[in-house]
Amino acid sequence: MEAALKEPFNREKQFASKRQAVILAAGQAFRRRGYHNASMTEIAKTLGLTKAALYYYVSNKEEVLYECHLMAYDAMDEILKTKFEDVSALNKLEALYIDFVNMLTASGVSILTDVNSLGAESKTDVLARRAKIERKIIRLVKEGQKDGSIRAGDARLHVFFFMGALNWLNAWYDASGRLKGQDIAAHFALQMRAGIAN
Amino acid sequence: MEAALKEPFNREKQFASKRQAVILAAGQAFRRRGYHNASMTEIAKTLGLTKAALYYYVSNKEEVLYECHLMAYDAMDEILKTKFEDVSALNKLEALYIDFVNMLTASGVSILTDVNSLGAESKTDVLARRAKIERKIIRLVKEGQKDGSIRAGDARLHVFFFMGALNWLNAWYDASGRLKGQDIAAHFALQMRAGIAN
DNA sequence: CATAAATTTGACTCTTGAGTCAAATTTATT
DNA sequence: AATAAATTTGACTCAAGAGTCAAATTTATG
Repeated sequence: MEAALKEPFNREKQFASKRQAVILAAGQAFRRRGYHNASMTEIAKTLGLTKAALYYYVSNKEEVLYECHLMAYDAMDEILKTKFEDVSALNKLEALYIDFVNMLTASGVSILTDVNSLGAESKTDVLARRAKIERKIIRLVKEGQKDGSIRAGDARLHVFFFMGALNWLNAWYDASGRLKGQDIAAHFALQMRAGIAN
Repeated sequence: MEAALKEPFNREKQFASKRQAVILAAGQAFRRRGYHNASMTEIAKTLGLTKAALYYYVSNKEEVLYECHLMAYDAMDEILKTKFEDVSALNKLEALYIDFVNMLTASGVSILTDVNSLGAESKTDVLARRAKIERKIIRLVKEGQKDGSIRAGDARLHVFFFMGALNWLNAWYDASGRLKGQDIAAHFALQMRAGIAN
């Protein structure tokens, strides 16, 4: 009974986790070399597989890119769920920003910028996800402008500025470099905060 | 005599300026759609030409990408030549940053991120140019830390943060949008400054 | 206007990498 | 071990887009 229930469940689970591995590996490759420069064959080799095997887990390359985007936005959404009590919006924002940087430097997940290689529907989808996150952060900034913790000014520009720094992180961060993720997080959070604090 | 000297010169000049137009148009396309998504045919159409005609001006697509990168770094180098007198490093930096944003929003030149689509030599070249500029700015930040205008901390991280914001600008800035380049420049400069001011 | 140089084009070729598929291999189950 | 399901592979096909080239067209010049 136990086996009868567990086995099929594990099968799916294993399939899903292998699929995730494929997407993560692809994401790394896309980040490092760019979507079009990273071939499926190359990604497969990374995993000790053959291109054809990849297609057992995913149906096409674009789908992989799409999932990479979603993975990043899922992670960010997760972070944005954090509940705070009795803190200024600025402090909330700082805490979230630290989490963002830590996530990006530690998880292997990265924010990809190539959204134009997606088909029309996925692209719309991904842009909507991004916009939703941006809106949440903009709302938080506006809240901070009301509670007096954040300097006045176009909230969208405030956000574009420090989110840009975050996106650019992916371009230069090297996990094997001498800069530790947590140090970057602390530094970036401070600079972000100082940039908009009242 | 006048004609004999002027005409051949103008010929070259015309050729060169058409070539520049090709590179600028390509740069716009690369920025908006990505290097690999923007086809030479498409770029040609933008200019009212045929793909084959483009190859009268450039020898291959990669060369165009290379020139786009150089164009951006040339523009930045130009800005970095500015001489200042009796100002804190922080003030210098702010002035330069304003110029950077104005250049990026007004000139049609953009900082492209796809460096992996370049051949090995061009890539090295472009990275060297970028590094040189970064080093100059890092030096300026260190100077500011000495003259007391800029907060202590890893100068490289200071720079990566606000240069990231700059690079990301290319991704979202739309010349036809309601945000005017100069307003962005003023806002970004303020936020950059506040982020690192002592 | 005739001629030459500069510019542009249509109609190609060639390469690369995505995606397929039937067959082989591995893994689990009875 | 036999069988079935899951996984992987080698050897393909196919499309898209870069790059070529001889010929056509445009522009400038004596």
